[in-house]
Amino acid sequence: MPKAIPSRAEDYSLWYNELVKKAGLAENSPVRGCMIIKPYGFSIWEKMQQQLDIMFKNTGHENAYFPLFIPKSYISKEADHVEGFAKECAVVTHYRLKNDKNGKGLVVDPDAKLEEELIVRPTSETVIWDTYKDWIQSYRDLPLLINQWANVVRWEMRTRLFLRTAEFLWQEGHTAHATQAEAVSETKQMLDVYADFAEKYMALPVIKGVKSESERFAGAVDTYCIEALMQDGKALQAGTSHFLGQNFAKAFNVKFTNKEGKEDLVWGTSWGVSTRLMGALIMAHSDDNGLVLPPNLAPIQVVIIPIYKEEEQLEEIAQKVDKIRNSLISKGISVKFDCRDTHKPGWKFAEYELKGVPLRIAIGPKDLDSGTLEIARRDTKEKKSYPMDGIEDKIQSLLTKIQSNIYNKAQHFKEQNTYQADTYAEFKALLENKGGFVYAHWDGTRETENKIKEETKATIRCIPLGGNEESGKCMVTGNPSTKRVLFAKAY
RNA sequence: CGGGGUGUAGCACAGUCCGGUAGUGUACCUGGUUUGGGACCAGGGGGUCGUAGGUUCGAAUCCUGCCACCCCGACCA
Repeated sequence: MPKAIPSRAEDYSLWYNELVKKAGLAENSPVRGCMIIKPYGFSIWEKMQQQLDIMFKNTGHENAYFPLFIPKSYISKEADHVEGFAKECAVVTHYRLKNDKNGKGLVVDPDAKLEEELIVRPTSETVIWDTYKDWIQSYRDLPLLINQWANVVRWEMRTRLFLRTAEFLWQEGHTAHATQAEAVSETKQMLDVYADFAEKYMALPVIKGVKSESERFAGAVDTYCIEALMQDGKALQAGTSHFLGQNFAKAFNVKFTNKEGKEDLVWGTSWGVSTRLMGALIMAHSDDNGLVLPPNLAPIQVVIIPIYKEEEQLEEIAQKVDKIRNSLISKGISVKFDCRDTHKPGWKFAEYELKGVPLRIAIGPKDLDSGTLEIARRDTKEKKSYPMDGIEDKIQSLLTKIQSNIYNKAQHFKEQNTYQADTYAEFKALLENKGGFVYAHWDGTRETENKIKEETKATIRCIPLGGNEESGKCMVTGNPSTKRVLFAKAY
């Protein structure tokens, strides 16, 4: 049997790239740093979108859409924001092409230069806050709770399918509030929504925390994040939620009249997750045989493969399958009956394994005789025969089991790869030999953080939320610290 | 963007050093036998050798620029 993808042990990063391509998720495009998301990959993203969208609406948000292009002057209105994004912006300077007189083909028409250049949005705070200025006059207009599903462009130096691409798909929530407390609570609420989504749907355990000053979003007062651990021991930031304070309100002059009749600046938040979640999903669960998808996000939850010799046999199988399929569909389970006669069963087994379909059912002559069928689990590779009667309930309970098994496995891996370091030497040794999450004391300064980053390549992933107060000494400087922070090498 | 590597059929590669009619495996098409873990036999189609120039009677092969991808850095969600 030809091996479809290299193993994780051989070359983790090659494994990832090959898996993404061979499983039909995405491929590189003719445009530098941009990917083509293929139908199977996109259908997983759609499942993520659908669920997140429900969760956003349930927390009172509405969808809207703002322009792809942002006038250059907008970007520079918030000082930190410009600094953060200026280096990676794509810029539109002209609006017309023409045929060159000297036969050089299509050229940019120099007469069609834009008065003001347009930036292809790297994120939409500026254009959205410029709009909010007109939408908000009174406390009665608040809170304003908006989300947008969009593509953004950040001109990255080094790109990788899903993990870092020049163009990526995401959602960005942008909310405006009358009080600081309300904005902070919105920021935290959305962080919880992300953590819930990651754990319940992606089967991905995450750590919630707040970023250190140097890792903060450009223009935010506080950046909250969820951090997940990948199988190679590196951390991946899976979502961020920013408390913007009044920074953008100041920059775009967004004021409202409060209940007391006084004018005040609006408080803001923004929050987002991107197609990077696809990368997290792939790297967290998959194995050397291919993808392993949590049932809650699998586009196909059950695939049924007939095994037959003659047409009549297939017909007989198809009749049985039809019944099972209909009742599964009525339970909300997605089923594919792959009765193509252009591929052999063995080929199909390997194919759906590569694509991470949680349950595979094989049904052939043996089963017709005995009234059974064979179910194979993708997560454990376990194969077992079950009576055909009442199989729908069995399938439903297996899907639930798989979902929690995948989560538990990831949770166990995270626990096994989470350490505490008390000295800098210990810290370095852990990162060198094992990777993973390392909790250690830090004195809270940017200098120490930078020194650690330079010397070990590890960064502070977050200062974890929750009451794990513990007085100690910074492992580098020995200065006092009140709590351990989370370090890791990161994507 | 700096260092290293690689671009030859859909995919994986050989051929490049030493210039002389573009190959192998797989995938694809046709026919037959097969079908409970990526089938077998026979026949067939497909490549301006990443791209743009240059050297040469002649370039996949030598020289130069550019582009893309991979690994290691810097940057980053």
